[in-house]
Amino acid sequence: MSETPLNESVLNESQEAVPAGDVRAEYERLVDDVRRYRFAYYNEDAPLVSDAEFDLLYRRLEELEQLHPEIVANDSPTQEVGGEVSAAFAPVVHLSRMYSLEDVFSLEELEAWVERASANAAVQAPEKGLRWLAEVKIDGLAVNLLYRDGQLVRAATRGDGTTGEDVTHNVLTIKDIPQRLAGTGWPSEVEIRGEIFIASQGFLELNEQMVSEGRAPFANPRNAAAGSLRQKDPAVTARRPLSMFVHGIGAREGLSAASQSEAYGLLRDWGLPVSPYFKVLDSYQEVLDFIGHYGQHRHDLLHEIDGIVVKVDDFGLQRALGHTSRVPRWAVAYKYPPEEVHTKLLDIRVNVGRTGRVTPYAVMEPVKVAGSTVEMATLHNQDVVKAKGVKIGDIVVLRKAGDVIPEIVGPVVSLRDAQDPPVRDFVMPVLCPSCGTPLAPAKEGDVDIRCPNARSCPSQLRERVFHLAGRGAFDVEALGWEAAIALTSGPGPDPATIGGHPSPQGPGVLTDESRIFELAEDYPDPALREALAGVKVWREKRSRGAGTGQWELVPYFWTKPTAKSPSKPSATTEKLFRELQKARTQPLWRVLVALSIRHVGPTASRALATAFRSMDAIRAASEEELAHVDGVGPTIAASLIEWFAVDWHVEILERWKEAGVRMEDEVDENMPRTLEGLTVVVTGTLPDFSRDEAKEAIIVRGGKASGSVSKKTSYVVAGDAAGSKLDKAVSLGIPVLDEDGFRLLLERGPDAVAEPASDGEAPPKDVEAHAEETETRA
DNA sequence: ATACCTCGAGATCG
DNA sequence: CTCGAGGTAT
Repeated sequence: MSETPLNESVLNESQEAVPAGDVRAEYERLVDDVRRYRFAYYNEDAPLVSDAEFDLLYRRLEELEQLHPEIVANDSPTQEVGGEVSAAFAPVVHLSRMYSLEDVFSLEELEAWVERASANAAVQAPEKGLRWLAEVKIDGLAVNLLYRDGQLVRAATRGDGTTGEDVTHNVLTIKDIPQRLAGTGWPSEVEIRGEIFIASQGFLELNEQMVSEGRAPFANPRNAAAGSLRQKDPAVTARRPLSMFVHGIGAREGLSAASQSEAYGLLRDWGLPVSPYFKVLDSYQEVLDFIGHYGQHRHDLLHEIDGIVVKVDDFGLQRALGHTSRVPRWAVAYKYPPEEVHTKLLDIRVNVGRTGRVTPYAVMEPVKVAGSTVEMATLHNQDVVKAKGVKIGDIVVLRKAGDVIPEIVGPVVSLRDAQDPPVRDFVMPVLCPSCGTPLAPAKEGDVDIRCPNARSCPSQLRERVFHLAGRGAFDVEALGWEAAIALTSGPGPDPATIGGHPSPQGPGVLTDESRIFELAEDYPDPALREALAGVKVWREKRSRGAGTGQWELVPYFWTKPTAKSPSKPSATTEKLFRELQKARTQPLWRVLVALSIRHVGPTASRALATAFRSMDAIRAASEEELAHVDGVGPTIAASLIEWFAVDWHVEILERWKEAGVRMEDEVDENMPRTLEGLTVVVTGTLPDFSRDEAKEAIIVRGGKASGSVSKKTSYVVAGDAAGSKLDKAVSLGIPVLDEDGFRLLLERGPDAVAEPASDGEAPPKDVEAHAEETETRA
């Protein structure tokens, strides 16, 4: 079991103070062991240790937690009841980011991608021959396995690539996945990425079983696998035929493999399941053959696939090619042509979005396509409707582009004349369907038509409230679509009188988003609270399970009063209050995203937050200063200026601030200000820092992160695929650091690396190497 | 855009 | 037990 004899460590701890690091290490080991043994005991009916041994470990864990309350993890096994793992679905930050893949939808696009990658590779490392690794793209869900000292300690979903959900309790039931790595040579800490899926055969059997149990069958293997992984009770998951193939490695240290294919060999040696469907290829023609082959046999494999992944095999080249903010430059996903079906276009309706844009969307006869039943598809704008040439009543061709979003390809014109009633043209409305304001393009010549009534158009307000609560903004759980409606509109007329569909109308409790945080628990405004208690929605009365056609008004946020208890905030509402309170300390970039400023999404918001650190600073900045920020161009700058010029927008900020929303990113007081007075430019791709993270790291340590190299630049940090900025640094004699040098600079300041440029000392060793590369390229 | 899981709340039933 | 709402997956 553990290398430290248990009794001895108990003695040590009770008698003398132990250095903090040792305690933490022991604590983490204990937590891992207890969790594992307990899991084996409860969920697999196969105890790994005797009860007495387990007891001893557990008591030691409790003792440690009592002696050092500060180290108690909130997912500690002592916080759990019985075999239930309370860490289930808890957020998990991946050690290294999980990127997605760039998709290409045709062989022409693939060829263009391959040519670009080849050219880049030739520039980066001309001495290396280019080999490809092609593999099938499994239609499942991505997971990240963390092995520490060979032991599976955590499994997480992909999430947004940075933070996923803890699904360890379910992943531990999957037979394909070893709980302990076999063989030797694995890094002490390594993240293994792969795809979890249900094999085609297993899916058929599972659905037969579901049906025989009188339960609805799953729509497709992918959803069945996703649902299985989201089970709370791992015993249910254990009965689902889940499999996995691994296809990548995240955070690692000291891995001996030099290529993707070599890594697959290692992974297999460690007992991890590697797909049988991959091949190392020497030419583009072979890649085409591979694609052709699996196109022919895509339904004969063990599992469903949705394309082919092509990777540069060599790890050195992968590193040299680097990645964009979203995807690696050394891999691509080719998607097979999507299945196309026919269905009837019943209607084209319009929706008014959070920025006022009016978007037409198609309502169709429900039809199965690519594993789900589709009845709606966006049509983007007037011009797209015209370009596709569809008319209401047409039979249309429908497919799922990129596997997710349904797309209308066009009408089946030959069937048009046979339609009854006859087809008719779609006409874009002239007045806002939500508030009646005349619609117009924001600027002359814009394709998009907008509703100019931004503040009080019910549709725009509802969409903004929904958006600001979303995962990409304030992340307020318990405030979803329905709650957004309930907050921003009245109940509308009795649905029974208008065809049986609720149609919320009229003003709601919120007339704009400025007072949303005043709903929070510690902000008692009797008037607002009363208004909230009075919010009602229509609900259909039902008896014996069936609808009655009769409707009643029921409170939405408060419970229905009964004889026993008066109306009070529902559990969900209490949660909403707590969530709102919590949301007030979100980082600045999320506040920016929440404001629904046109063109200001997560990327621009992060850039702005990193550059300015506070809302006041952003507001005070000139258009030119804003446009100067890396990642913020003239369009975004103009949009920001325009937004801040509107009184009720500024009032939102003032009210939020008053309600306790933190409008600036805190500077960590404990962070050593190692970079005080230095200007650092980061160029190229660093293996373990995104561009934003690198900037962030510089700024929190008192440095200035600049986008361009000049005489004033103290250091240039050059990653892979660094370009002209590196050349300029070399020509100006500015010290150039690689990632290791950068880390050293962050930790210990300029003395640890070399003198900054102005001192004209000998440059660090790295510079020579990079300078050579630079010349090779030029 | 849809499928599927979890949870709370109210209906249903012994 | 059933339903609606919210959240996450692709």
